[in-house]
Amino acid sequence: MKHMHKQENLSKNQQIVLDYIEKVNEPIKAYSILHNVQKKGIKAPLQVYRALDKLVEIGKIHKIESRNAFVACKNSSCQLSKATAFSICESCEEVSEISDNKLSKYLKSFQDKAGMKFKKYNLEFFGLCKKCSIK
Amino acid sequence: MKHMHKQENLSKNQQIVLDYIEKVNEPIKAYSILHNVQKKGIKAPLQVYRALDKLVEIGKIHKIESRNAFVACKNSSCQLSKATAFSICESCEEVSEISDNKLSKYLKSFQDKAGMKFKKYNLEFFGLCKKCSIK
DNA sequence: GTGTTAATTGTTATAATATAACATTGTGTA
DNA sequence: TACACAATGTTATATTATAACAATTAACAC
Ligand SMILES: [Zn+2]
Ligand SMILES: [Zn+2]
Ligand SMILES: [Zn+2]
Ligand SMILES: [Zn+2]
Repeated sequence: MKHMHKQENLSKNQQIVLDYIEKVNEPIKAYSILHNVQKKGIKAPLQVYRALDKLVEIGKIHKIESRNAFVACKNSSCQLSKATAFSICESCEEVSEISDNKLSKYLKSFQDKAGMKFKKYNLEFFGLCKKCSIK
Repeated sequence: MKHMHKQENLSKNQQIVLDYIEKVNEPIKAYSILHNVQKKGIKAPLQVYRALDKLVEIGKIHKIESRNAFVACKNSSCQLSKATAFSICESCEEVSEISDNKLSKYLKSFQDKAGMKFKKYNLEFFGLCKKCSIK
């Protein structure tokens, strides 16, 4: 067990940012996070972006690429798999993480024609949520 | 033929931007497009972004969300379907559009548990292309 | 303890991406 | 002609993200 420099626990800033993202429980943007954690001592965008990078890397949060927003993971397996899927309502912007074994199994085993080796994927579905469909 | 305000042809700026994107034949960023079409008379970012919006809307190009880049469509059916999938090499950044009937059929018919009505999706796979795997 | 390494933080400045607002011009059709 | 709508031109600004560098902290080996 030599040079095992892999941290078990989150650092101070990482924990502050994660706590806030988990509290709001919906996709949130980096600068909005910044404004809301300034009372905790985080002053600069880079402090937020660095925490976000780490949290994404370890699977605690995900980036909704089409929205430039970040959301807490609801799916324990993401910390390992890096396989993410979301449904996004184009009307109310509600986002939910899809957890579907069949879907993830299918996509993890997908082979493209060019013989590429996939390590991860991100899938975003767009449409209307139930509430917005009725209106 | 009444009130048929749906244009058949691209406008001048839209055509300039599309021509350039098709010529480079790889994902390219908005400001890079701007620099390269200034000789054609396009001077401001907004002129590029407006053309890009339209071209994405009609399926002539796609946005690679994780890269903030735009690429010409290689798949005639995208003008209708809005169902896109890409493979992205994390080493050389090569991007190719996946055209796989089984995959698109599977995803188009996917139903999430919340009963959302999907109109489109975007899927991005990440990994190493054949060339970069060898190295 | 000391020394070593990597991770994290703090800070200022700047780069890169994208949109707001408003006036004007072009295009198809009644 | 007049109308509706799409597209353009222009300036300014908003939003998202990173570069560069110095300082501090945490984990481990010896
Ligand atoms: Zn997750
Ligand atoms: Zn909705
Ligand atoms: Zn396409
Ligand atoms: Zn490659």
